[in-house]
Amino acid sequence: MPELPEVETIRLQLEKYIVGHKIKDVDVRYGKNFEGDVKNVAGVKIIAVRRFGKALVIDLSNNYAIAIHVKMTGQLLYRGPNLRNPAVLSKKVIGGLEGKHTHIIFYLDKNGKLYYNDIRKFGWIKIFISSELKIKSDFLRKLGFEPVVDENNPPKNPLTPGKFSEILSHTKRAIKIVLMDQQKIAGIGNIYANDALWLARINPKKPADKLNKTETLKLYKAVIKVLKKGIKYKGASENAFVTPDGEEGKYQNYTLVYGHEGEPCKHCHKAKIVKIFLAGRGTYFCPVCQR
DNA sequence: CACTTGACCTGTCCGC
DNA sequence: TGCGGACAGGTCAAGT
Repeated sequence: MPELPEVETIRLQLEKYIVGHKIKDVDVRYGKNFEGDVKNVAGVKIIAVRRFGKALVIDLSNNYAIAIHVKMTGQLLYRGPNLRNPAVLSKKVIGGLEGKHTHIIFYLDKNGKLYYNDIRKFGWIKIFISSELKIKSDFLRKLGFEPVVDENNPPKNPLTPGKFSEILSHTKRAIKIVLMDQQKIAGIGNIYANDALWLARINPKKPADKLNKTETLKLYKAVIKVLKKGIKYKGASENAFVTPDGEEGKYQNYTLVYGHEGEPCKHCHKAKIVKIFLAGRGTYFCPVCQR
């Protein structure tokens, strides 16, 4: 669900809504997936919101940082000043803003609030000293290269065509599994992996080291393209994803193969999209175009 | 090392 | 209408 485009959508809105504001207090209602001392973030100003793969980092003025991973069903919701349309709240916010799935509430200055809801409770929120983010967080430390989705604001470790090619050449694993390996490439999940492979006309089961130069470059471009398209449509709300302003993304209406089992392929218009399970994950592809 | 399966959780949907 | 079971995907840990 939340993959790079969804998390980037969250980041862009949080940047607009909460940067420059102070955290007054934090209410931890369900603490299992919360780590850290609230005292280190109370009364402190938010200076930036960054994204690393599918994780978010909220930087604070006292050199602490809040790292967040929403996993499958985590939702970050903002209410307060500057909200575009305060009346709008998607039905996908199950239980509402302060319901039984609301586990953490950040109270901000000027009566702003940032809610963390999570139906399945897979997500986590952890407080770190900024300089120790990549030391203390296994997830952040091991994260792979970042696909470049904003040329104006490139990551420090960009996924270049050369890096991409190198990653693929070193493994026989199915290409789709490699695309989704966060320790190799950061941010790609099931929806965008399926769509990128279809766009590049490559079979998801093909061993990564068997892709030739042309296929590799084609896939590289397809990956960047679907991720950018996902950001453009503010992510996919097929399941639980909503944006901080409480609205749904639209990418679910523009998926290429994901969720299109039994429908005609949009390339050849003849074959029907097939669904298989690859490493336990729903995998969609065209058996004719993606050999 | 590669790869698979199960665990973490709960809501939704489908078939009986 | 209710009930059981499959399914949804992100990551980690354990097992083969």
